[in-house]
Amino acid sequence: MKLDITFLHQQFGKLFEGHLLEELAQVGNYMEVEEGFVLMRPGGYIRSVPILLSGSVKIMRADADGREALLYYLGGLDSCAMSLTCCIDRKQSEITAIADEKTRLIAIPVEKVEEWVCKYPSWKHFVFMTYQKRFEDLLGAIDQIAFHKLDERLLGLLNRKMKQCGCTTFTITHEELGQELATSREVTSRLLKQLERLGKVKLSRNKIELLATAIS
Amino acid sequence: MKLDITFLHQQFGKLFEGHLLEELAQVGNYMEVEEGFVLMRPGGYIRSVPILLSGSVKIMRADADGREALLYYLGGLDSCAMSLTCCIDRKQSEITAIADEKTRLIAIPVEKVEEWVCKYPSWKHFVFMTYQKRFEDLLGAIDQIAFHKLDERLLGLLNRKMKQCGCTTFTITHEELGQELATSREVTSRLLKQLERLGKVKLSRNKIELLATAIS
DNA sequence: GCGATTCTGTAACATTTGCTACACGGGAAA
DNA sequence: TTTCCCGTGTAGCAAATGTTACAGAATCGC
Repeated sequence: MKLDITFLHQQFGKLFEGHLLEELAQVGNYMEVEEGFVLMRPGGYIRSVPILLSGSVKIMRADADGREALLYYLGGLDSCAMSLTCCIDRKQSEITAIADEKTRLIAIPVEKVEEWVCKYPSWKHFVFMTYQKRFEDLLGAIDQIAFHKLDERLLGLLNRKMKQCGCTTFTITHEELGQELATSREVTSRLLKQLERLGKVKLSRNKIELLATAIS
Repeated sequence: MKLDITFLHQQFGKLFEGHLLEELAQVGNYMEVEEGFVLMRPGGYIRSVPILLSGSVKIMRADADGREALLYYLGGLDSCAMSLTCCIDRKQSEITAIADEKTRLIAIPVEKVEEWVCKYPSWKHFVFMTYQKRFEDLLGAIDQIAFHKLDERLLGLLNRKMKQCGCTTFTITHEELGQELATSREVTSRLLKQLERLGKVKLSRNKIELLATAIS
């Protein structure tokens, strides 16, 4: 699909200036990916920087043994700073990026990112803002992992999911949740059951409902 | 002390172009701080971005209850991305920065950082490199906390300290080490004793020596 | 329907980490 | 010297998390 300038204006009108939108239309590559689509794997080379139009993408960190931990979500008009940092010397990715739902995005060739920083003040601002947000996200992830127990982290994770998707019911397995928390399925099940007994969630197969008492 | 252009050329000759060095000399503020000096506290406003000339600075994250965790060290000609991100809208610091030894640095007013990005390609490159390095550091911190047990993290921390200061003996208390690992003094003592029994370290009051078998 | 697969629940136990309490020793201060 | 504070060692128990093992329930493919 070719990028339409009117469409871009709807999306980015307030964020980006006109000339930048024109260039975006020229070089940007519109994509739609389904839930579960793997946008990036550790070791993969980064050729383009994504800007999300809708949907959400979860960014995970994997260790050598295949264990994983959720770092943060991308949503709204977010971009990924990890890919920004890779623009300089075409480094390999150190993270995994997976679409958490059906997601629409624009992919921008890496060489444009640096070029536009000086050409368009609005782009420079966008890049700096992106870095700042991602740093905050990473610090938040560290806070969770370093300072909170698993049950709190689990509740926190469900709350973040709620904010991300705007709904209180998630289609997800305990296994998957365990991965995002970097723990085992059994531990996750145990804690979820505990939360259910406390009236904070309602469990069924492939589904978790966050109840009002658990929302913060 | 006034900044001397010859001095700057010695330090940054290969990194920065001539005109940038001149501006650096004009607006940069040379500082020397002793070990333990607190460069930044959470909530503090960031008015300048530091570039280290020598020494090292440790960057810590504190939670609401006063617990802390080490994020990473600055050394060499490093700068702090946390302060870079704050340039846009004068945000408050979210981290603590403490000189880990006697440290010399140049403080650059935040308003110059963004201005120079477009003016000097070498500065743009420096800023992007800084972001990239700090991201890697934060990811490393997350790896440690999320995927490793305390004994491994302790050994890892001692190894990093060794690389940072270039020596194998550290003047540090168990209490302080515990803080950096976000755990208690007792646990740290226990693990250190365990490492001593394994012949990996040698302990004495206020002092820890990392033995050859523990260096990785 | 029926077997296979996936997801969940749970017990039992091991390991890791946190916390409390106290003893000891070195060295600084009086 | 004596006193006192700080840093360390360590026991003992509590809590949190990891691991193994297995059973039953839901769903899918045939």
